[in-house]
Amino acid sequence: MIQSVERALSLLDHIAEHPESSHNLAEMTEFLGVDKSSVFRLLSTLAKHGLVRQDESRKTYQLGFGIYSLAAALRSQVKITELAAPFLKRVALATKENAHLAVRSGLSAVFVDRERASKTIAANTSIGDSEELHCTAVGKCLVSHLDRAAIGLLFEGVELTRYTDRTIVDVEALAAEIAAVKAAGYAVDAEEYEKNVVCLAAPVRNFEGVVEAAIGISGPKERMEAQMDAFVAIVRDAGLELSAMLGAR
Amino acid sequence: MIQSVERALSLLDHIAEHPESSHNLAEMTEFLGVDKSSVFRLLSTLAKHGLVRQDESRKTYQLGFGIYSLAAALRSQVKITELAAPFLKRVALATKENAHLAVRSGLSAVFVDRERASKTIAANTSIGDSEELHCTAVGKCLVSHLDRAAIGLLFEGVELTRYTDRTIVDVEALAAEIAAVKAAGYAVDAEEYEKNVVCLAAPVRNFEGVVEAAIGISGPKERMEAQMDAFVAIVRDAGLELSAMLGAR
DNA sequence: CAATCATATTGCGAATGGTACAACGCTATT
DNA sequence: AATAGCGTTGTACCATTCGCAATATGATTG
Repeated sequence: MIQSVERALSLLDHIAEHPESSHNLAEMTEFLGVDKSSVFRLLSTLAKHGLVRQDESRKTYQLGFGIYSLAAALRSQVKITELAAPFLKRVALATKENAHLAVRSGLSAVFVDRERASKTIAANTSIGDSEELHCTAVGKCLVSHLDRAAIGLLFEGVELTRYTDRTIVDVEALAAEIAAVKAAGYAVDAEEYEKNVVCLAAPVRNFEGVVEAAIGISGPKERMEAQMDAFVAIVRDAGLELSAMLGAR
Repeated sequence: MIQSVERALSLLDHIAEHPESSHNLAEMTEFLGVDKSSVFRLLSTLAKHGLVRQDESRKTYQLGFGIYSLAAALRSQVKITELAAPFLKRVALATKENAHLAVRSGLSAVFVDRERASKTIAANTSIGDSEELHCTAVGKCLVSHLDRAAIGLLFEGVELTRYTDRTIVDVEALAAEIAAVKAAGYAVDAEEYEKNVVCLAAPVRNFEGVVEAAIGISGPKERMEAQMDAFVAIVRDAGLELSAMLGAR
């Protein structure tokens, strides 16, 4: 771990996570807790590579468009999205709900692709959005290949945020739920993150049995519950077929 | 400019720009020209923040999904109108016609910004106005990333209103026209909405290749047709440059 | 199955490069 | 005009990073 790189990336994350505050040099210095000259040089270096840009009046720093270039490169290099695209389309078409593909990044589920359904009222997630693992269907899928010990290690010392009265906030209960997901081959988020929103997801496993991604849908409680059985079949089949393409048995 | 940050970001750029070669530690070391232990630590730091990830077998490094999170944050922080403003000005100045920026909302193209040219006789659209997709240049641009099936779905059961004898009212013909727009990289509305008014527009694509907006001009038939070739170049270049800022390639 | 090779990872002393401090410049505000 | 608040640049010291070498891991060979 290289300290100055660590600091530079922290600055980047800080800007990304706090769109509300105006990020001038003083504010960034306050955040990092080192001298402003160091912060200035860190930001200059980031700016040189287009990851941040300073307002023309030099007063505030914002995220830079170089990020888009990286995102475009990432998109073209990652193969799982290409593989999954037809499945997403199929799921979205069959369920008439928005379908999405997520991968895990640390303790987050990051959405890497999505397919819109025609419905006007629908859950709206964008590529790049990330959600927590413990309260989402895709999140639970993404850790469903881990054993009890690994789950414990992953969530060790992590506070599971409560979002609704159904959110699982106890690691022990979460581990049990994940075991159930593993056995069933799919996961449900029944208003555990947002009231009136129900999600359904299935894991995508590679040849090693490791969950590489999760494919899921989400929508209003009534629509989802009314056809739950049919939807489970659709989503789980998509996950299984996609897994098969990655060599899973 | 801080050396280690500089090096870390160079590694990131290198991975992004060379999808073909397999980026193992040796290759990255060769590229940077410093000791492999340093490269290892730089990559580890990048990996900790999700900007790169190492293949499960630890052999190769790829771009990480944390990039998507940054891209999502950037997208939510940047308003397209701010970005587009200088381009609108440039286009209006170069063509001496009114320039406007439109985004799609359902089956409408909504004008979100405009730049007036000096001409007294000119098409007059205001911010907030909306026009139909099938009979306007910006409208055709805004759906030019969709494939034939999506076009069909979008206009399914929709009556395409005839405004002039040149208005395209057949979905089949419209789909062909949109395919032509996609290929050409710009769209023309030759009196398809209003007699004697010609419009010209180019799509603005993001890093996903999705058309987020359209930039266009409109004016009286004679002025527009007299300089059509030059105008096409001006508008299309503006669209391409703006797209590049959003990470399109 | 041992041996060898190729690769990634870790420990550690040396010195480079980053940091803090201070000085400077710029703009706005009184 | 003076002051204050910010960003930017110069510099010397010393913490951090670097390169070297040792170790670990895993693949390939005879």
